[in-house]
Amino acid sequence: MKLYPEYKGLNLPEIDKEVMKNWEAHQVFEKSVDQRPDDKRWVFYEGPPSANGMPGIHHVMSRAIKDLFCRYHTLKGYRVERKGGWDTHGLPIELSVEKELGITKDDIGKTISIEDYNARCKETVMRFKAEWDDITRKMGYWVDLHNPYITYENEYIESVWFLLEKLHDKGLLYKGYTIQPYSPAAGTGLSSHELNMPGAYKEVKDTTVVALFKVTRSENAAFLFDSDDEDVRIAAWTTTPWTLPSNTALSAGPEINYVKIKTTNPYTQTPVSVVMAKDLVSSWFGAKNQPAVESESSAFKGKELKGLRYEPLLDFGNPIESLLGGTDAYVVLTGDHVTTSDGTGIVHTAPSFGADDQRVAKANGVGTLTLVDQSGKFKDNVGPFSGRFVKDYKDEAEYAPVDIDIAILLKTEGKALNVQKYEHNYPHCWRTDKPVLYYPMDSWFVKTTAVKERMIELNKTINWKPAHTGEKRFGNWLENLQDWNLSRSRFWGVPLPIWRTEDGEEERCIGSIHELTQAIDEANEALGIKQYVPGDLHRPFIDDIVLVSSDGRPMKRETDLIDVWFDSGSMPYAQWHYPFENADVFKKNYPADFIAEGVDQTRGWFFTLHAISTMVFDSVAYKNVVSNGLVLDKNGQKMSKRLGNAADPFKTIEKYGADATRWYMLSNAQPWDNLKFDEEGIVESTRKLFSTLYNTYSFFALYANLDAWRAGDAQAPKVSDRPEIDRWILSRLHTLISEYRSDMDDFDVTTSCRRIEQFVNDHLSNWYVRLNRRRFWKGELSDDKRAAYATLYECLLTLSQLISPVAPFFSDWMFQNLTGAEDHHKESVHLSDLPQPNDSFIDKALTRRMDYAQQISSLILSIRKKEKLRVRLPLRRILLPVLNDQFQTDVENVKNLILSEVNVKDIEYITDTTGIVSKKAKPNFKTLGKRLGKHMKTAAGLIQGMGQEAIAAFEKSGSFAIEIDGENVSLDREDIEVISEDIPGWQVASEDGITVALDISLDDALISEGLARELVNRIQNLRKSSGLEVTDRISVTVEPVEGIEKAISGFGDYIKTETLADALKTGSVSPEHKIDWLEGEEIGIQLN
RNA sequence: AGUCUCGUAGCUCAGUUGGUUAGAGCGCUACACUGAUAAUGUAGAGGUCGGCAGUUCAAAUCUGCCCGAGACUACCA
Repeated sequence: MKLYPEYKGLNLPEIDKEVMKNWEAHQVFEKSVDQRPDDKRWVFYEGPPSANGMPGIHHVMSRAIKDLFCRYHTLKGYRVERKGGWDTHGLPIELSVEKELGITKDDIGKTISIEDYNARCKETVMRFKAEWDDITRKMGYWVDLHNPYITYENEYIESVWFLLEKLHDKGLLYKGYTIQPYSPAAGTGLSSHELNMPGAYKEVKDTTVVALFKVTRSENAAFLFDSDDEDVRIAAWTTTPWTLPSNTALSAGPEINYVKIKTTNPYTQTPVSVVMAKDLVSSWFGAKNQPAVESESSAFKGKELKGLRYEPLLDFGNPIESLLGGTDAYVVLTGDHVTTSDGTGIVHTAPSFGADDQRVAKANGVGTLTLVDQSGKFKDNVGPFSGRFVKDYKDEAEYAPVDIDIAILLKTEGKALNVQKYEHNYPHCWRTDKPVLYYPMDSWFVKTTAVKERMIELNKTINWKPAHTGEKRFGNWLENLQDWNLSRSRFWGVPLPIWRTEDGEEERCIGSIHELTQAIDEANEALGIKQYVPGDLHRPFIDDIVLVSSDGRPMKRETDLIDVWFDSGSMPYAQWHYPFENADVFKKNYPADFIAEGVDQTRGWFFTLHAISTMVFDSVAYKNVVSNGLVLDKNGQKMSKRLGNAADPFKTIEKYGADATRWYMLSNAQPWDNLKFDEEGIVESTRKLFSTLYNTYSFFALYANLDAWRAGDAQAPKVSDRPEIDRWILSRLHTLISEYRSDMDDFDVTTSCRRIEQFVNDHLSNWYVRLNRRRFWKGELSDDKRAAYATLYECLLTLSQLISPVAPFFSDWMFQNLTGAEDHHKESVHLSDLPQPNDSFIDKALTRRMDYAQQISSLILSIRKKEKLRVRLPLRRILLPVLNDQFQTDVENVKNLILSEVNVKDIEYITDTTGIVSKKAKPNFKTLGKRLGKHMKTAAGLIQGMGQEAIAAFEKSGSFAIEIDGENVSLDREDIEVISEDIPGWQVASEDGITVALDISLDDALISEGLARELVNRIQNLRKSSGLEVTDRISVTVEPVEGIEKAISGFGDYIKTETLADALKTGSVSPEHKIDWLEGEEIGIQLN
């Protein structure tokens, strides 16, 4: 039986399936968690995905990141539990249900009951759960899907209520009347998170109007009037003409300079005087198609305009609505929000439809007009515009923009100075794509501003990857924090557990089912009704519950739901149903050591976790956070179903395997940079890493099986007794382990991956294995061979561990192959312990020596190439100028490697190089630059111009004097580097200060040996092509072309040993056995 | 509009505290090597380090402005 399985080829997708079977059969994931101690935890929080859409390739990216750091810490011995979760509430689900049922928000509660509607939502939300579970398995993401937290479950909701009650108790929950972004099409207010969804702000072309507000004569307005009948008007620009009927004030900047322009109204051709900011006059006057400035008054400050009265612009006889008691209207105010960057320096103020407007109106006792209803239509008291949608909210076939009709009316009445189209950014509802209105709404808020400073402070203790996302992006967001608008006027979500009396005087926040039960009992008794705690805490059941106030009045629930982001931000507590159950479990798992999501979650989940944790527990919720960038297509375009450039994660994994996909995604670029996803890159990862490792393993397995060599071989020499090259690769390996650990501890997986690739390709495969091949296949199981096996085995086994976080399948496959024959083998690499670097194996001098060997070999090969001397042709000697003793000692240690690599007989050192080697002097800019400053250039010229004698003298004395600006400067050894450049009369190559020469003279012996090697090569090729086993013995007949007789007589034994030939003779060979020989000739070789 | 990140070879990316011939891999061309080979070696082509100015003896690296990309923030009417 073979100790190490051998394979016909590498098939990564097949390996995935095999390994997955093993994991499931032996419950490897569960064991990998359970075998680690309870008191050494590394806590991970899973950001819950929503299963109402298909998983995309970007999910593979973010989940690969989560998975790999969890696996890495598991390997390090931590207990890393990963409780899965599902995000189940929210507007996207409601909207998709509305769409399927062909209903709108208005129909809910009318044509369909809330109960049926919510039942439908609950059904829809897990629609793609099977696909999600499937991709989770196939990509190798280890997460506990058997006991996930689900945000719609009563237990989860109860925990959320607990948190809300805490906030309520701390006075951090309040009801306010504010101007909120509102989507008439979706029928709901939008949170700032939603407004910040990608693509919410769109470039739109709107009709803009500079409206003219007629100033009423009064004592303090007198300075504006040159005569009694002068028509003085204040110009205000707006991009939302539909708000003009609701205008109740104008705002000016107190310190801005204004002027009055006499001109002619361009639409009515009547004389008019226009007031606007001085700096903006040129924007509206004087150019082509603009009215001319007939005269300009001297400038006056905005504060002089304060308190002036004007006539309503469009008066439909509506009474002014009170705002905090204020009912004043049609008055000029001043405010700092007014600027002169565009418009006229006067802001049209409609307090119902703008946050700034409302603020300044409130402060000045000005009332408001709300002439638009919640469906986005004018109310029926707006004259000719009554009942019309202010924007095209219903996709009406013949929608006529009301803005244009308002503009026309203003033009004809002489109330417009300018009407034009204007392109600007305006927020849109992220689901309906319709423009948002700013609308006065009753809302519940979380007073996050009250804990702003603490949140900033705590944020500084969080380790963000990359750092700037935390410091800048998240930090700036916290600096400008607004209160969190918590209310959602929807149906499918966590109900706000607040009951109020009708007048709002008394309110009660319920924090648990137990508390609700008591409150219901009280109410039942006081009000003489019969009601029970509903079995489902959702609407509509909870809506029916009536509680009782302290003075015996009924209290009804506030009908709002809460923002779904509060749901997911509650997961550290609610996933355990804390504090009602699992208080101990919660304590052990809070806060998290690690979370990871896309950078788009900065203001989403990252924020809500942080906010709730700060407010309720005065702690961070997570200590380390990795935020990854977007996954774009290979041209850097955003992936979208519409463009058809979205990569299908199922197909990708099916074709290339999960490991190559994961490895590519993480090694190609830092995860926080955007990834330009290109399948070619996966192919490259497969070739560079997985194929190479596979080949290296296959090589090992082939010979280890032949020799029946077992891992743990007690007779293998100690590392310190192994050959130089074994100690070298082990030194490299342990350096790699050490660097790997520090990179991974710093969450820098990309650097880790790249280091591993370099080790596998450059050091292990292309140097160690290549140079050591014959040690593995030649002769009996000697000590040297044992050393080679043990060394290569350790490299492969360690690599299987190092790559296992990123490539969980292939690594396990290789690990199983390597350890399957061991008596106490582990069921998986994921149950093993990550090795510690052994410092005694790390030898810097050895690394340096090997670098010399590689460099010298490379130089010799380039000379051979230039001289057209095949490597099989042995050459006599290498000449190597030695500039210091250390160099010679180093090279001497690796001499045999060099000689066999380049097929040369000997190295000769030239120690007294004077007169033989021509040299060059190089200035050391680093040391000299600081000392010489601006004389550096002159000095550099002098040093580079040093002749051979000057260099020789410098080498002897160690100092070189130059004269700069009449001053003598003495340079020493550290200032000038001497390198060898050429050896006149020899074939040389030189690089980085090392020069080598090659003796290319030949004699008969060398030529014969070269031919013998050629012959070995041809015979080996024939063996392989004729399908002989590596152990089969043969006899050979060779056609005696020129030189062959001599080669066989001189090197017959060598040829026979190399090719496992019992007999070797010359003789005639039939034509079908002819093969290519040197320089276009042919030779006949026959094997028997 | 503001803030942040970024711009290096055809492509994907490295490039330490500024130091003088700017690197790697892929791809391309040619020639080799190969009893692990969808691998490898050697050589070649390919760069005004986004642009302009400045600081400095010295700038891919530091500063300013501009151009371009992306993300975030924003109802400045």
